[in-house]
Amino acid sequence: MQEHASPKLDRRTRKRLATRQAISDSATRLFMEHGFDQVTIDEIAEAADVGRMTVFNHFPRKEDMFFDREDEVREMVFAAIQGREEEMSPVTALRLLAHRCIEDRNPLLPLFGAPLRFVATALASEALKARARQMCSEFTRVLAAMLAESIDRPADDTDAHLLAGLLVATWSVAFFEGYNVADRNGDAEAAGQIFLRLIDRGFQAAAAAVSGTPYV
Amino acid sequence: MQEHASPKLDRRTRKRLATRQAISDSATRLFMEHGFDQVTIDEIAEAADVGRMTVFNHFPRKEDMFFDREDEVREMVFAAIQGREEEMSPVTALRLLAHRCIEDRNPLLPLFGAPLRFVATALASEALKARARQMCSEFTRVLAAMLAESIDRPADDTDAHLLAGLLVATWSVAFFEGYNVADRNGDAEAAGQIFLRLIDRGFQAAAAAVSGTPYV
DNA sequence: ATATCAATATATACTCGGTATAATTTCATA
DNA sequence: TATGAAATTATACCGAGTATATATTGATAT
Repeated sequence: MQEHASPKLDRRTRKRLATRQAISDSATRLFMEHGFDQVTIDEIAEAADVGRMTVFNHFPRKEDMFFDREDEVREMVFAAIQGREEEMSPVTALRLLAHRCIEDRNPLLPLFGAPLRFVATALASEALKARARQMCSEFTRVLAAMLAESIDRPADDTDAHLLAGLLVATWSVAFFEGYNVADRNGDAEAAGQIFLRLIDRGFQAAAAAVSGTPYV
Repeated sequence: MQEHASPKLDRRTRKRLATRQAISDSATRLFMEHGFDQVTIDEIAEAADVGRMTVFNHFPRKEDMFFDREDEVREMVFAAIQGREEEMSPVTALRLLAHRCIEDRNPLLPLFGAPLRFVATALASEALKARARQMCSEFTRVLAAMLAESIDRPADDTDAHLLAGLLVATWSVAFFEGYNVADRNGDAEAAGQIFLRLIDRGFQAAAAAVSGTPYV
Protein backbone atom coordinates (compact mmCIF):
# COMPACT_ATOMS: atom_id res chain seq x y z
CA MET A 1 0.00 0.00 0.00
CA GLN A 2 2.89 2.40 0.61
CA GLU A 3 4.57 1.79 -2.74
CA HIS A 4 7.78 3.62 -1.65
CA ALA A 5 6.61 6.91 -3.15
CA SER A 6 8.73 9.90 -4.02
CA PRO A 7 10.79 10.89 -0.97
CA LYS A 8 10.13 14.53 -1.71
CA LEU A 9 6.80 14.25 0.09
CA ASP A 10 6.49 14.07 3.85
CA ARG A 11 4.98 11.08 5.55
CA ARG A 12 1.61 12.69 6.05
CA THR A 13 1.22 13.40 2.35
CA ARG A 14 2.52 9.96 1.44
CA LYS A 15 -0.05 8.31 3.65
CA ARG A 16 -2.79 10.50 2.30
CA LEU A 17 -1.90 9.61 -1.28
CA ALA A 18 -1.60 5.95 -0.37
CA THR A 19 -5.07 5.98 1.16
CA ARG A 20 -6.45 7.72 -1.89
CA GLN A 21 -4.81 5.18 -4.15
CA ALA A 22 -6.14 2.28 -2.11
CA ILE A 23 -9.65 3.63 -2.43
CA SER A 24 -9.25 4.29 -6.13
CA ASP A 25 -7.85 0.83 -6.77
CA SER A 26 -10.60 -0.95 -4.87
CA ALA A 27 -13.28 1.16 -6.51
CA THR A 28 -11.95 0.63 -10.03
CA ARG A 29 -11.70 -3.10 -9.53
CA LEU A 30 -15.23 -3.33 -8.12
CA PHE A 31 -16.71 -1.09 -10.80
CA MET A 32 -15.17 -3.11 -13.61
CA GLU A 33 -16.23 -6.34 -11.96
CA HIS A 34 -19.83 -5.61 -10.97
CA GLY A 35 -20.75 -2.36 -12.72
CA PHE A 36 -20.72 1.15 -11.32
CA ASP A 37 -24.31 1.21 -10.08
CA GLN A 38 -24.04 -2.17 -8.39
CA VAL A 39 -21.18 -1.12 -6.10
CA THR A 40 -21.98 0.79 -2.92
CA ILE A 41 -19.74 3.26 -1.13
CA ASP A 42 -19.74 0.96 1.89
CA GLU A 43 -18.39 -1.89 -0.18
CA ILE A 44 -15.62 0.32 -1.51
CA ALA A 45 -14.73 1.48 1.98
CA GLU A 46 -14.73 -2.09 3.19
CA ALA A 47 -12.54 -3.26 0.32
CA ALA A 48 -10.08 -0.42 0.83
CA ASP A 49 -10.18 -0.97 4.60
CA VAL A 50 -11.05 2.63 5.44
CA GLY A 51 -14.02 4.35 7.01
CA ARG A 52 -16.94 5.42 4.90
CA MET A 53 -16.26 9.09 5.53
CA THR A 54 -12.70 8.72 4.34
CA VAL A 55 -14.00 7.75 0.94
CA PHE A 56 -16.02 10.97 0.73
CA ASN A 57 -13.03 12.85 2.06
CA HIS A 58 -11.00 11.91 -1.01
CA PHE A 59 -13.81 11.63 -3.57
CA PRO A 60 -16.73 14.01 -2.98
CA ARG A 61 -18.82 12.16 -5.60
CA LYS A 62 -18.91 8.49 -6.40
CA GLU A 63 -18.27 9.32 -10.06
CA ASP A 64 -14.96 10.95 -9.13
CA MET A 65 -13.57 7.49 -8.39
CA PHE A 66 -14.21 6.51 -11.98
CA PHE A 67 -13.23 9.59 -13.97
CA ASP A 68 -9.85 10.56 -12.60
CA ARG A 69 -8.01 12.10 -15.56
CA GLU A 70 -10.02 15.15 -16.52
CA ASP A 71 -7.09 17.43 -15.81
CA GLU A 72 -4.72 15.52 -18.07
CA VAL A 73 -7.09 15.91 -21.01
CA ARG A 74 -7.49 19.60 -20.37
CA GLU A 75 -3.75 20.09 -20.13
CA MET A 76 -3.08 18.07 -23.25
CA VAL A 77 -5.48 20.22 -25.25
CA PHE A 78 -4.17 23.38 -23.68
CA ALA A 79 -0.61 22.41 -24.57
CA ALA A 80 -1.60 21.65 -28.15
CA ILE A 81 -3.14 25.08 -28.59
CA GLN A 82 -0.48 27.04 -26.74
CA GLY A 83 2.46 25.10 -28.13
CA ARG A 84 1.42 25.26 -31.76
CA GLU A 85 3.84 26.71 -34.28
CA GLU A 86 3.50 30.22 -35.55
CA GLU A 87 1.05 30.72 -38.43
CA MET A 88 -0.77 27.50 -37.43
CA SER A 89 -4.44 27.99 -36.53
CA PRO A 90 -5.78 26.60 -33.22
CA VAL A 91 -8.16 24.34 -35.15
CA THR A 92 -5.32 22.80 -37.12
CA ALA A 93 -3.41 22.29 -33.88
CA LEU A 94 -6.35 20.33 -32.46
CA ARG A 95 -6.70 18.31 -35.63
CA LEU A 96 -3.05 17.32 -35.43
CA LEU A 97 -3.53 16.45 -31.78
CA ALA A 98 -6.26 14.00 -32.72
CA HIS A 99 -3.98 12.36 -35.29
CA ARG A 100 -1.17 12.17 -32.75
CA CYS A 101 -3.49 10.53 -30.20
CA ILE A 102 -4.36 7.77 -32.67
CA GLU A 103 -0.76 7.32 -33.72
CA ASP A 104 0.45 7.11 -30.12
CA ARG A 105 -2.45 4.93 -28.98
CA ASN A 106 -2.95 7.57 -26.30
CA PRO A 107 -5.02 6.03 -23.49
CA LEU A 108 -6.70 9.41 -22.91
CA LEU A 109 -8.52 8.52 -26.14
CA PRO A 110 -9.67 5.06 -25.05
CA LEU A 111 -10.31 3.48 -28.43
CA PHE A 112 -7.85 0.61 -28.25
CA GLY A 113 -7.03 -2.33 -26.04
CA ALA A 114 -7.90 -2.49 -22.36
CA PRO A 115 -9.42 1.01 -22.14
CA LEU A 116 -12.30 -0.29 -24.25
CA ARG A 117 -13.61 -2.01 -21.15
CA PHE A 118 -13.44 1.29 -19.35
CA VAL A 119 -15.72 2.81 -21.97
CA ALA A 120 -18.11 -0.13 -21.84
CA THR A 121 -18.37 0.22 -18.06
CA ALA A 122 -19.11 3.92 -18.39
CA LEU A 123 -21.76 3.37 -21.07
CA ALA A 124 -23.50 0.82 -18.87
CA SER A 125 -24.26 3.41 -16.18
CA GLU A 126 -26.65 6.34 -16.52
CA ALA A 127 -24.84 8.11 -13.69
CA LEU A 128 -21.47 7.80 -15.42
CA LYS A 129 -22.88 8.91 -18.75
CA ALA A 130 -24.34 11.95 -17.02
CA ARG A 131 -20.97 12.76 -15.50
CA ALA A 132 -19.27 12.38 -18.87
CA ARG A 133 -21.77 14.77 -20.41
CA GLN A 134 -21.14 17.24 -17.63
CA MET A 135 -17.40 17.05 -18.24
CA CYS A 136 -17.97 17.60 -21.97
CA SER A 137 -20.16 20.58 -21.25
CA GLU A 138 -17.65 22.18 -18.90
CA PHE A 139 -14.81 21.36 -21.24
CA THR A 140 -16.61 23.09 -24.09
CA ARG A 141 -16.70 26.29 -22.05
CA VAL A 142 -13.03 25.96 -21.14
CA LEU A 143 -12.09 25.23 -24.73
CA ALA A 144 -13.99 28.30 -25.91
CA ALA A 145 -12.04 30.39 -23.41
CA MET A 146 -8.75 28.78 -24.50
CA LEU A 147 -9.50 29.46 -28.16
CA ALA A 148 -10.53 33.03 -27.52
CA GLU A 149 -7.49 33.67 -25.38
CA SER A 150 -5.20 32.13 -28.00
CA ILE A 151 -6.09 34.91 -30.45
CA ASP A 152 -6.54 37.64 -27.84
CA ARG A 153 -10.28 37.84 -27.81
CA PRO A 154 -12.45 38.06 -24.68
CA ALA A 155 -13.35 34.70 -23.12
CA ASP A 156 -17.06 35.05 -23.92
CA ASP A 157 -16.48 35.61 -27.66
CA THR A 158 -19.45 34.22 -29.54
CA ASP A 159 -17.36 32.81 -32.39
CA ALA A 160 -15.27 30.92 -29.86
CA HIS A 161 -18.36 29.34 -28.34
CA LEU A 162 -19.73 28.26 -31.69
CA LEU A 163 -16.36 26.88 -32.72
CA ALA A 164 -15.83 25.05 -29.43
CA GLY A 165 -19.34 23.58 -29.56
CA LEU A 166 -18.79 22.22 -33.05
CA LEU A 167 -15.33 20.86 -32.24
CA VAL A 168 -16.48 19.02 -29.13
CA ALA A 169 -19.55 17.68 -30.90
CA THR A 170 -17.32 16.41 -33.69
CA TRP A 171 -14.90 14.78 -31.27
CA SER A 172 -17.78 13.13 -29.47
CA VAL A 173 -19.40 11.72 -32.61
CA ALA A 174 -16.05 10.62 -34.01
CA PHE A 175 -15.20 8.89 -30.76
CA PHE A 176 -18.44 6.95 -30.54
CA GLU A 177 -18.44 5.92 -34.19
CA GLY A 178 -14.87 4.73 -33.72
CA TYR A 179 -15.75 3.01 -30.48
CA ASN A 180 -18.61 1.13 -32.09
CA VAL A 181 -16.29 -0.22 -34.76
CA ALA A 182 -13.63 -1.18 -32.23
CA ASP A 183 -16.23 -2.81 -30.00
CA ARG A 184 -18.10 -4.73 -32.69
CA ASN A 185 -15.40 -5.57 -35.20
CA GLY A 186 -12.48 -5.56 -32.79
CA ASP A 187 -10.57 -3.78 -35.54
CA ALA A 188 -8.52 -1.04 -33.89
CA GLU A 189 -7.03 0.07 -37.18
CA ALA A 190 -10.44 0.64 -38.77
CA ALA A 191 -11.69 2.38 -35.63
CA GLY A 192 -8.81 4.82 -35.77
CA GLN A 193 -9.44 5.54 -39.44
CA ILE A 194 -13.15 6.18 -38.87
CA PHE A 195 -12.30 8.47 -35.97
CA LEU A 196 -9.78 10.49 -37.97
CA ARG A 197 -11.97 10.78 -41.04
CA LEU A 198 -14.81 12.19 -38.95
CA ILE A 199 -12.47 14.51 -37.07
CA ASP A 200 -11.13 15.89 -40.32
CA ARG A 201 -14.58 16.43 -41.80
CA GLY A 202 -16.10 17.88 -38.64
CA PHE A 203 -13.18 20.16 -37.85
CA GLN A 204 -13.15 21.48 -41.39
CA ALA A 205 -16.84 22.23 -41.11
CA ALA A 206 -16.33 23.86 -37.71
CA ALA A 207 -13.64 26.03 -39.21
CA ALA A 208 -16.00 27.02 -42.00
CA ALA A 209 -18.51 28.22 -39.42
CA VAL A 210 -16.00 30.82 -38.22
CA SER A 211 -14.27 31.50 -41.51
CA GLY A 212 -13.02 35.03 -41.71
CA THR A 213 -11.85 34.94 -38.08
CA PRO A 214 -8.30 34.19 -36.86
CA TYR A 215 -9.52 30.91 -35.37
CA VAL A 216 -8.87 29.13 -38.65
CA MET B 1 -59.15 20.71 -9.84
CA GLN B 2 -61.48 18.91 -12.26
CA GLU B 3 -61.41 21.61 -14.92
CA HIS B 4 -64.37 20.03 -16.84
CA ALA B 5 -62.02 18.11 -19.12
CA SER B 6 -62.87 16.57 -22.47
CA PRO B 7 -65.91 14.33 -22.07
CA LYS B 8 -64.31 11.78 -24.35
CA LEU B 9 -62.37 10.43 -21.40
CA ASP B 10 -63.95 8.32 -18.72
CA ARG B 11 -64.08 9.47 -15.12
CA ARG B 12 -61.12 7.33 -14.09
CA THR B 13 -58.87 8.88 -16.71
CA ARG B 14 -60.15 12.37 -15.93
CA LYS B 15 -59.31 11.95 -12.27
CA ARG B 16 -55.92 10.56 -13.08
CA LEU B 17 -55.12 13.50 -15.34
CA ALA B 18 -56.45 15.94 -12.76
CA THR B 19 -54.21 14.44 -10.09
CA ARG B 20 -51.25 14.62 -12.43
CA GLN B 21 -52.03 18.23 -13.25
CA ALA B 22 -52.39 19.16 -9.58
CA ILE B 23 -48.97 17.69 -8.86
CA SER B 24 -47.43 19.38 -11.87
CA ASP B 25 -48.94 22.74 -10.96
CA SER B 26 -47.81 22.59 -7.35
CA ALA B 27 -44.35 21.44 -8.34
CA THR B 28 -43.88 24.12 -10.98
CA ARG B 29 -44.97 26.85 -8.61
CA LEU B 30 -42.68 25.64 -5.84
CA PHE B 31 -39.71 25.17 -8.19
CA MET B 32 -40.04 28.68 -9.58
CA GLU B 33 -40.48 30.10 -6.12
CA HIS B 34 -37.74 28.35 -4.16
CA GLY B 35 -35.54 26.66 -6.74
CA PHE B 36 -35.61 23.03 -7.89
CA ASP B 37 -33.12 21.66 -5.37
CA GLN B 38 -34.74 23.42 -2.43
CA VAL B 39 -38.12 21.72 -2.93
CA THR B 40 -38.63 18.20 -1.58
CA ILE B 41 -41.00 15.57 -2.91
CA ASP B 42 -42.84 15.63 0.40
CA GLU B 43 -43.51 19.35 0.05
CA ILE B 44 -44.88 18.81 -3.45
CA ALA B 45 -47.12 15.98 -2.28
CA GLU B 46 -48.33 18.13 0.59
CA ALA B 47 -49.04 21.11 -1.68
CA ALA B 48 -50.90 18.94 -4.18
CA ASP B 49 -52.72 17.14 -1.35
CA VAL B 50 -51.73 13.67 -2.46
CA GLY B 51 -49.63 10.91 -0.98
CA ARG B 52 -45.91 10.83 -1.56
CA MET B 53 -46.10 7.64 -3.58
CA THR B 54 -48.69 9.17 -5.88
CA VAL B 55 -46.12 11.73 -6.93
CA PHE B 56 -43.70 8.98 -7.95
CA ASN B 57 -46.56 7.17 -9.62
CA HIS B 58 -47.02 10.06 -12.06
CA PHE B 59 -43.43 11.31 -12.24
CA PRO B 60 -40.79 8.60 -11.82
CA ARG B 61 -38.07 11.27 -11.47
CA LYS B 62 -38.26 14.62 -9.81
CA GLU B 63 -36.91 16.23 -13.00
CA ASP B 64 -39.92 14.92 -14.93
CA MET B 65 -42.08 17.46 -13.10
CA PHE B 66 -39.98 20.24 -14.58
CA PHE B 67 -39.36 19.12 -18.16
CA ASP B 68 -42.76 18.11 -19.44
CA ARG B 69 -42.68 18.95 -23.14
CA GLU B 70 -39.96 16.75 -24.61
CA ASP B 71 -42.44 15.01 -26.87
CA GLU B 72 -43.73 18.25 -28.35
CA VAL B 73 -40.23 19.27 -29.39
CA ARG B 74 -39.56 15.90 -30.94
CA GLU B 75 -42.81 16.00 -32.85
CA MET B 76 -42.25 19.56 -34.05
CA VAL B 77 -38.86 18.61 -35.46
CA PHE B 78 -40.20 15.41 -36.91
CA ALA B 79 -43.02 17.30 -38.62
CA ALA B 80 -40.58 19.85 -40.04
CA ILE B 81 -38.47 17.12 -41.60
CA GLN B 82 -41.32 14.93 -42.82
CA GLY B 83 -43.52 17.77 -43.98
CA ARG B 84 -40.87 19.59 -45.98
CA GLU B 85 -41.52 20.32 -49.62
CA GLU B 86 -40.00 18.23 -52.35
CA GLU B 87 -36.45 19.11 -53.36
CA MET B 88 -35.90 20.76 -49.96
CA SER B 89 -33.08 19.25 -47.91
CA PRO B 90 -33.73 18.17 -44.28
CA VAL B 91 -31.14 20.69 -43.09
CA THR B 92 -32.91 23.54 -44.83
CA ALA B 93 -36.19 22.39 -43.33
CA LEU B 94 -34.66 22.60 -39.85
CA ARG B 95 -33.18 26.01 -40.58
CA LEU B 96 -36.59 27.28 -41.60
CA LEU B 97 -38.08 25.74 -38.46
CA ALA B 98 -35.68 27.81 -36.36
CA HIS B 99 -36.70 30.98 -38.16
CA ARG B 100 -40.37 30.11 -37.72
CA CYS B 101 -39.85 29.52 -33.98
CA ILE B 102 -38.40 33.01 -33.57
CA GLU B 103 -41.08 34.58 -35.72
CA ASP B 104 -43.88 32.86 -33.80
CA ARG B 105 -42.29 33.42 -30.40
CA ASN B 106 -42.68 29.67 -29.96
CA PRO B 107 -42.50 28.90 -26.23
CA LEU B 108 -40.77 25.61 -27.02
CA LEU B 109 -37.81 27.90 -27.75
CA PRO B 110 -37.91 29.81 -24.47
CA LEU B 111 -36.02 32.93 -25.46
CA PHE B 112 -38.72 35.52 -24.82
CA GLY B 113 -40.98 36.69 -22.05
CA ALA B 114 -42.01 34.52 -19.13
CA PRO B 115 -40.21 31.36 -20.30
CA LEU B 116 -36.94 33.15 -19.54
CA ARG B 117 -37.59 32.47 -15.86
CA PHE B 118 -38.03 28.82 -16.72
CA VAL B 119 -34.55 28.77 -18.22
CA ALA B 120 -33.07 30.63 -15.27
CA THR B 121 -34.58 28.10 -12.88
CA ALA B 122 -33.14 25.23 -14.92
CA LEU B 123 -29.69 26.80 -15.07
CA ALA B 124 -29.67 27.24 -11.29
CA SER B 125 -29.85 23.49 -10.68
CA GLU B 126 -27.14 20.98 -11.48
CA ALA B 127 -29.74 18.21 -11.52
CA LEU B 128 -31.86 20.03 -14.10
CA LYS B 129 -28.87 20.85 -16.25
CA ALA B 130 -27.92 17.18 -16.18
CA ARG B 131 -31.40 16.22 -17.29
CA ALA B 132 -31.33 18.79 -20.07
CA ARG B 133 -28.02 17.37 -21.29
CA GLN B 134 -29.49 13.88 -21.21
CA MET B 135 -32.45 15.03 -23.29
CA CYS B 136 -30.10 16.68 -25.79
CA SER B 137 -28.04 13.53 -26.01
CA GLU B 138 -31.05 11.32 -26.62
CA PHE B 139 -32.54 13.80 -29.03
CA THR B 140 -29.33 13.78 -31.06
CA ARG B 141 -29.70 10.05 -31.54
CA VAL B 142 -33.34 10.38 -32.50
CA LEU B 143 -32.56 13.21 -34.88
CA ALA B 144 -29.85 11.17 -36.55
CA ALA B 145 -32.36 8.37 -37.07
CA MET B 146 -34.96 10.83 -38.41
CA LEU B 147 -32.45 12.32 -40.83
CA ALA B 148 -31.27 8.94 -42.02
CA GLU B 149 -34.81 7.70 -42.45
CA SER B 150 -35.80 10.83 -44.36
CA ILE B 151 -33.41 9.90 -47.15
CA ASP B 152 -33.79 6.14 -46.83
CA ARG B 153 -30.53 5.34 -45.16
CA PRO B 154 -30.11 2.97 -42.18
CA ALA B 155 -30.65 4.57 -38.78
CA ASP B 156 -27.03 4.13 -37.75
CA ASP B 157 -25.64 5.97 -40.78
CA THR B 158 -22.40 7.67 -39.78
CA ASP B 159 -23.09 10.80 -41.83
CA ALA B 160 -26.42 11.18 -40.07
CA HIS B 161 -24.75 11.03 -36.67
CA LEU B 162 -22.15 13.60 -37.58
CA LEU B 163 -24.79 15.87 -39.05
CA ALA B 164 -27.13 15.49 -36.07
CA GLY B 165 -24.31 16.14 -33.62
CA LEU B 166 -23.32 19.35 -35.38
CA LEU B 167 -26.93 20.53 -35.71
CA VAL B 168 -27.74 19.98 -32.05
CA ALA B 169 -24.47 21.57 -30.96
CA THR B 170 -25.26 24.59 -33.10
CA TRP B 171 -28.78 24.87 -31.72
CA SER B 172 -27.44 24.64 -28.19
CA VAL B 173 -24.78 27.33 -28.66
CA ALA B 174 -27.20 29.58 -30.53
CA PHE B 175 -29.78 29.19 -27.81
CA PHE B 176 -27.40 30.06 -24.97
CA GLU B 177 -25.85 33.01 -26.77
CA GLY B 178 -29.34 34.29 -27.46
CA TYR B 179 -30.44 33.60 -23.91
CA ASN B 180 -27.52 35.55 -22.49
CA VAL B 181 -28.46 38.58 -24.57
CA ALA B 182 -32.12 38.31 -23.62
CA ASP B 183 -31.23 37.86 -19.97
CA ARG B 184 -28.66 40.65 -19.72
CA ASN B 185 -29.94 43.23 -22.16
CA GLY B 186 -33.59 42.30 -21.98
CA ASP B 187 -33.63 42.80 -25.72
CA ALA B 188 -35.71 40.01 -27.21
CA GLU B 189 -35.25 41.31 -30.74
CA ALA B 190 -31.46 41.23 -30.48
CA ALA B 191 -31.58 37.80 -28.84
CA GLY B 192 -33.58 36.43 -31.74
CA GLN B 193 -31.17 37.89 -34.26
CA ILE B 194 -28.14 36.43 -32.50
CA PHE B 195 -29.87 33.06 -32.35
CA LEU B 196 -30.74 33.04 -36.04
CA ARG B 197 -27.34 34.25 -37.18
CA LEU B 198 -25.65 31.43 -35.27
CA ILE B 199 -28.17 28.89 -36.53
CA ASP B 200 -27.53 29.91 -40.10
CA ARG B 201 -23.76 29.77 -39.74
CA GLY B 202 -23.72 26.51 -37.78
CA PHE B 203 -26.23 24.74 -40.00
CA GLN B 204 -24.36 25.75 -43.10
CA ALA B 205 -21.16 24.39 -41.60
CA ALA B 206 -22.95 21.20 -40.56
CA ALA B 207 -24.20 20.79 -44.11
CA ALA B 208 -20.67 21.26 -45.39
CA ALA B 209 -19.53 18.36 -43.20
CA VAL B 210 -21.82 16.03 -45.13
CA SER B 211 -21.64 17.70 -48.52
CA GLY B 212 -22.02 15.21 -51.30
CA THR B 213 -24.78 13.37 -49.44
CA PRO B 214 -28.54 13.84 -49.89
CA TYR B 215 -28.75 15.37 -46.41
CA VAL B 216 -28.06 18.82 -47.84
C1' DA C 1 -78.21 -3.13 -7.99
C1' DT C 2 -74.40 -5.92 -7.00
C1' DA C 3 -70.43 -8.67 -7.45
C1' DT C 4 -66.09 -8.57 -9.57
C1' DC C 5 -61.86 -7.02 -11.49
C1' DA C 6 -58.42 -3.76 -12.64
C1' DA C 7 -56.48 0.82 -12.13
C1' DT C 8 -55.16 4.01 -8.92
C1' DA C 9 -53.77 5.86 -4.53
C1' DT C 10 -51.49 5.27 -0.33
C1' DA C 11 -48.80 3.58 3.93
C1' DT C 12 -44.73 1.45 5.64
C1' DA C 13 -40.33 0.20 5.49
C1' DC C 14 -36.26 0.07 3.16
C1' DT C 15 -31.62 1.32 0.25
C1' DC C 16 -28.17 4.39 -0.95
C1' DG C 17 -25.60 8.72 -1.91
C1' DG C 18 -24.35 12.60 0.37
C1' DT C 19 -23.97 16.19 4.44
C1' DA C 20 -23.10 17.96 9.15
C1' DT C 21 -20.78 17.63 13.28
C1' DA C 22 -17.99 16.30 16.55
C1' DA C 23 -14.44 13.33 18.36
C1' DT C 24 -10.13 10.97 17.75
C1' DT C 25 -5.84 9.80 15.83
C1' DT C 26 -1.50 11.02 13.47
C1' DC C 27 2.04 13.76 11.94
C1' DA C 28 5.00 18.10 11.79
C1' DT C 29 7.11 21.51 14.30
C1' DA C 30 8.34 24.95 17.83
C1' DT D 1 7.74 17.16 24.68
C1' DA D 2 3.95 20.16 24.09
C1' DT D 3 1.05 22.13 20.62
C1' DG D 4 -1.69 22.60 16.58
C1' DA D 5 -3.17 21.25 12.22
C1' DA D 6 -4.34 17.53 8.97
C1' DA D 7 -6.56 13.31 8.39
C1' DT D 8 -9.56 9.69 9.79
C1' DT D 9 -13.56 8.08 11.77
C1' DA D 10 -18.28 7.47 14.22
C1' DT D 11 -22.86 9.03 14.67
C1' DA D 12 -26.75 10.98 13.19
C1' DC D 13 -29.18 12.93 9.74
C1' DC D 14 -31.55 14.25 4.91
C1' DG D 15 -33.77 13.33 0.55
C1' DA D 16 -34.57 10.68 -3.78
C1' DG D 17 -36.10 6.52 -5.21
C1' DT D 18 -37.70 1.31 -4.66
C1' DA D 19 -40.40 -2.72 -2.95
C1' DT D 20 -44.38 -4.41 -1.25
C1' DA D 21 -48.61 -4.80 0.54
C1' DT D 22 -53.12 -2.73 1.28
C1' DA D 23 -57.03 0.13 0.48
C1' DT D 24 -59.96 2.65 -2.57
C1' DT D 25 -62.28 3.71 -6.68
C1' DG D 26 -64.34 3.25 -11.14
C1' DA D 27 -65.75 0.17 -15.11
C1' DT D 28 -68.26 -3.78 -16.35
C1' DA D 29 -70.76 -8.11 -16.59
C1' DT D 30 -74.41 -10.53 -14.48
